[in-house]
Amino acid sequence: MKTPRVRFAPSPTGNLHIGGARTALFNWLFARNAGGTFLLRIEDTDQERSTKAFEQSILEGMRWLGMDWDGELTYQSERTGLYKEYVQKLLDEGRAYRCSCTPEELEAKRAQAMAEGRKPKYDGTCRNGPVHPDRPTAIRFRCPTEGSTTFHDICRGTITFENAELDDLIIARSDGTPTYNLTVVVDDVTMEITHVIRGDDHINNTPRQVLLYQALDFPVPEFAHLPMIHGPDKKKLSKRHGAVSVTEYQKMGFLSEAMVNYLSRLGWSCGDQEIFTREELTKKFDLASVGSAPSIFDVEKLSWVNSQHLAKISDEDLVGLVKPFLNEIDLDANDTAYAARAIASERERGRTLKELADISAFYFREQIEIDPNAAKKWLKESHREMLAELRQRLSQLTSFEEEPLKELFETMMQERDCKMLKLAQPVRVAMTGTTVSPGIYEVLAILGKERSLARIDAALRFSS
RNA sequence: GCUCCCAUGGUCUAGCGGUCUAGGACGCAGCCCUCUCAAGGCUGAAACACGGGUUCGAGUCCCGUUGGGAGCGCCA
Repeated sequence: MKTPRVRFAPSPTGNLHIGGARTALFNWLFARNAGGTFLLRIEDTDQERSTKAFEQSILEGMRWLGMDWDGELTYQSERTGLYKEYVQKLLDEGRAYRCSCTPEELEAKRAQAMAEGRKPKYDGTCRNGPVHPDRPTAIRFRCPTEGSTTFHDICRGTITFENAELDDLIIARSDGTPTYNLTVVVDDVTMEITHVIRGDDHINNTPRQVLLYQALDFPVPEFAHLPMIHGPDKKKLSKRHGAVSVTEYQKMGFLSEAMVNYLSRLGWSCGDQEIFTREELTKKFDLASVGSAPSIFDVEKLSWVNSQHLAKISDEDLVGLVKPFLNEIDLDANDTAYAARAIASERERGRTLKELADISAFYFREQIEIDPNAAKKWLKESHREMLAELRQRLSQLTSFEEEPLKELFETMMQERDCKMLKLAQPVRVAMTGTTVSPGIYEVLAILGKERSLARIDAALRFSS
């Protein structure tokens, strides 16, 4: 096999979404696995909808996911001359012809064909020359009407279309600009792409493109059509399924590596392995073992994968990762040592960076808010009396570390013949405002004596 | 409507003719651990869409049916 040269070719008409990211990822993994080349091409021929902002956003998504590309970006908008050359060539050789039908006429014919239960193909009105030569003309590729077109797909084997099912597609608009099917072919050939890896929504375009390759006397590349990613309703993933752009997942606190890991497992697997580092993926990825059935995007599993990657991060690195999310809720984590300890104590309890920030927030607030329901249950009169005594004892403690705290609690429980639950919960509510937190000794030790005592005081004053 | 693609538990998947009384993972339920919640450990419920072939033998091959998806633009 030739050294692979692949490309990801987004059109800058939206952000990098989950499906696009997966397509990009499989291209990237395939290239990196084989020591090949991964190129990026911006398909910006739709002047109406393409923006620089979307382009930047897509590149940002690529960088976040760690998919580096080789060489410079290719812009279709800068290659119109090239496309025109090939359109002219097809025209000169009689493989293409001018068509004067208007979009309105075409639309009407399509509607009628659909209504009559026929496939809405172009009827060939201008095949023998434009019927209205005075009008501006688009250019159509002359498709064979007989025979069939076959191509090989790495994921699915051989796929065949009857040429009679195809029609004469427009390769250049009446304003002279080229259209998608022509530009992809010209670009993929001139960029020397060896493997075209894309979503399987392109399978239907492929025979037309193969015909163009042949008409232009170009070698046909290998194809690999990836199964779609659907929403829970099994429909193509879209906005109404919630977050679809990868940056939204970044904002939700997912790790780049977890995202890559999860996405890679949609349509691909490697034995029973679930958790992969980026490096492992590039080593183990194999296009031939990509399946062909569509899959459903499942945030639950993504969250689990994320938690698995989170677990591998050191306490020190984790602070840096969580910090922006604390800042997001107006908390600062400038005391890095304190923050590291605080976040480490919660690390098993949060599946995303954002969750981690949220549940660690009580460590960083000047004053915590006490949940009325928690207070109702755990700050009753008897609890307050106990808290007051505990406060008294704590104030005399010289070392506020876990061991001495534990001894203190045990002594008190013994003396009062009281269960841990009844002592720990009121303290927990006082420290965190809720009934859920890391171990109570740990929480006290991290907060430290001063803050702990102040919070007990606040809890004793609390009335709902 | 037509064409193409797809079909293993709710979800991601293993399985490439016998080792499948179908394996793993997420999620779910229960139990253990336990100061709460997690994490962790154990256990459990849960699938080869259906019908025909081929074969000594089919989740695995072929054909239908059904169901789902995608495409059918002077969008990409």
